[in-house]
Amino acid sequence: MVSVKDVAVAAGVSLGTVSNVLNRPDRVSVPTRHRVQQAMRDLGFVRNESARQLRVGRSSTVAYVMLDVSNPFFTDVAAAVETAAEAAGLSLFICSSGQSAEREQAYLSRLEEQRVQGILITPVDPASPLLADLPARGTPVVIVDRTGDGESHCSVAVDDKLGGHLATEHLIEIGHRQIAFVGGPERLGQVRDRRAGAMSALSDAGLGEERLSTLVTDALTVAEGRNAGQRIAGMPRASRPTAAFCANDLVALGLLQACLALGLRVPDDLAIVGYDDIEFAAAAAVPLTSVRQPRRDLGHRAAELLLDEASNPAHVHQQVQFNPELVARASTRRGS
Amino acid sequence: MVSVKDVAVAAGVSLGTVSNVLNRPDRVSVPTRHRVQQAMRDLGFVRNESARQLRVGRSSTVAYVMLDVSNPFFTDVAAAVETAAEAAGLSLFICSSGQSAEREQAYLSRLEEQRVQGILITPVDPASPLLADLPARGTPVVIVDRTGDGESHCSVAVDDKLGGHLATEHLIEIGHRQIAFVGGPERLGQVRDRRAGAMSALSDAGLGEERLSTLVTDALTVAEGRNAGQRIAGMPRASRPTAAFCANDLVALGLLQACLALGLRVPDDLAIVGYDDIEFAAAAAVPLTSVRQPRRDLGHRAAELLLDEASNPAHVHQQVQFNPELVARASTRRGS
DNA sequence: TCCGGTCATTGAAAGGTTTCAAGAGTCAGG
DNA sequence: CCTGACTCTTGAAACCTTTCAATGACCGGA
Repeated sequence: MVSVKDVAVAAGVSLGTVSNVLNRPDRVSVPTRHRVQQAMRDLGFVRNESARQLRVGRSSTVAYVMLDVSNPFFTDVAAAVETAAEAAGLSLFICSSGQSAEREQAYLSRLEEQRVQGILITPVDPASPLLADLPARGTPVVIVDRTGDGESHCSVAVDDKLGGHLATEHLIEIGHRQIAFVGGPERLGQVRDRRAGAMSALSDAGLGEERLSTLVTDALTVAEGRNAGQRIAGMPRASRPTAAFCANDLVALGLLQACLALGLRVPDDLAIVGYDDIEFAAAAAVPLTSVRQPRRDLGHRAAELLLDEASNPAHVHQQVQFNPELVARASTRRGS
Repeated sequence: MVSVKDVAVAAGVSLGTVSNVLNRPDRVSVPTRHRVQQAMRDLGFVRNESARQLRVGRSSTVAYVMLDVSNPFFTDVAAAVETAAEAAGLSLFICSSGQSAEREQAYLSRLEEQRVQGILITPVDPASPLLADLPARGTPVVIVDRTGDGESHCSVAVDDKLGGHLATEHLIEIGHRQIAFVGGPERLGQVRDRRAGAMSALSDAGLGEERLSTLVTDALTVAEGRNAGQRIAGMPRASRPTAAFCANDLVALGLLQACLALGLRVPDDLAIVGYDDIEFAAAAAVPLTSVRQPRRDLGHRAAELLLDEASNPAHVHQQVQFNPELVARASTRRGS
């Protein structure tokens, strides 16, 4: 493994000069610089980032720990973060916790040990003690798609209660009185808040809580959505809900698919509303009504806050909240 | 920032003992161990991974540089890699080149400087010189979803020519004689090979090359698929192809969506075949016929090869190739 | 009492880079 | 010919961890 020392010997200069070529090329005379650069090429020199980092104390990397790589919503957020990070000259490493708290924990430890400039995270468990400790020990953390406690982090979120409200209000407006909320596990804040929003829409409309039944899923995936679809299709017509509000689009798409396969008409037998408005929602068998979140803004703003916290000593934590928006499509259109 | 030295002082032991607690706890007597661990907790000690790596020479990280985070095909591959990496006690960092050769280059350099254990990559440009140099300088590289030159890398791929062949053969069998290939840019090997497979299916069926027209897209995205759909819908009926074979499912879904919106019936006016069989293909407005790739096998096998190369001195490069499989659905079913 | 053997701990060296004060060399001005 | 200013280069220290040979303490056996 070739080091600066080898390059220095080959180029007939001191080790300090090689470092200067690397970091402050203007301070080195042109012929020397060329000689050193040639030596680097000849020897196949690769700077050792560990040693560099050890010396300067920080890396030029940020990380985004996301809940689920398979959810296009999060990858779109990641793409926006990537763009912002690149503009700031940083590399973005994406880690997927796959909704596992242990894996999330493991990644956070690794990232802290690596002294990354900062961590963006959509947490499995926002109350994790490690998450709260990180900033105190010098690693900025920004919570994405969840509202933090405000003590130790910035956060960028979308109002999930409002989203749930919008979705349910829409269903009530078009006449539904028996609505199923489909999503889980309960431990996810997204799930709790969206359901709470649904409840509030009911009470605002003067309807009782019993109008909303809940189908708990094990995860927010297409497969779990299909499962839920089978459960709904299996219900006797009288007690079956006439509309379903799903905690995200993956679940909604699975639900839609299962319902159609089992002979339920959408929206006539069952209206469906999803959440996130991922790209595939509009292209579904029955184009899906969904609650759109400004995902690029989310990623972009989160990256901005992180970079500010990492570089600005006067940084003050902020809780940014965007508003979601209902996009009505065929899956809730009567008589389509 | 607290270091082992601080911990040593606090616990009243030497620095070497602290290190032993960290790395070989069995060599330290129980009371000492507890004392040191308590000191670590009290002081909030976080091991400095840079220093560690500098000393031991290698990191415990692998990376997957993928073409496009927004394509569910790649994220499914990534999830499989993640699982394999975790089982081997390694962390996986995902990087997205976003189909940009410069960004890919930048990530590769960073990763090499970080001395990652190895790199999995679905390259924008498999002929990149950097890619060929990495293994010679000590960073194993496995090419995913592309066949490498065999000199310096392992590779795990799916036979794209066969895939293209299967798709087109299917279209020919059900009677299509004017077929459009939709995909691009040409520089992507996936696009070239799938198109070549389509060509070979034509000639095997005794049909001339002129039966396959090509609609070049700027990228393999839903938006580009929609674009292509508008172009096709705008053609006079006589010269319009009766079937489209798309280079991936994103393009196919966009194409499908645009066609339906513009009044073309699928499959009656236009049959569509996609590629990858992503989860959303089956849930589309017209369930999509697609060429399925064994994506979990792909990711899993790639990770295996990488780990072998990283740890086994007797490692010998392999080019693994899987076979794709046609999944016929409504988008090519006559008279559905 | 001395010896050989365990077991636990220590101290120093090494790893590759960056930084910075200091040194060497050059040149113009007096 | 000397001085001061300037440019370029140097050498050593520092960053934090791991490793390993060596030390010290202790115990049982002779």
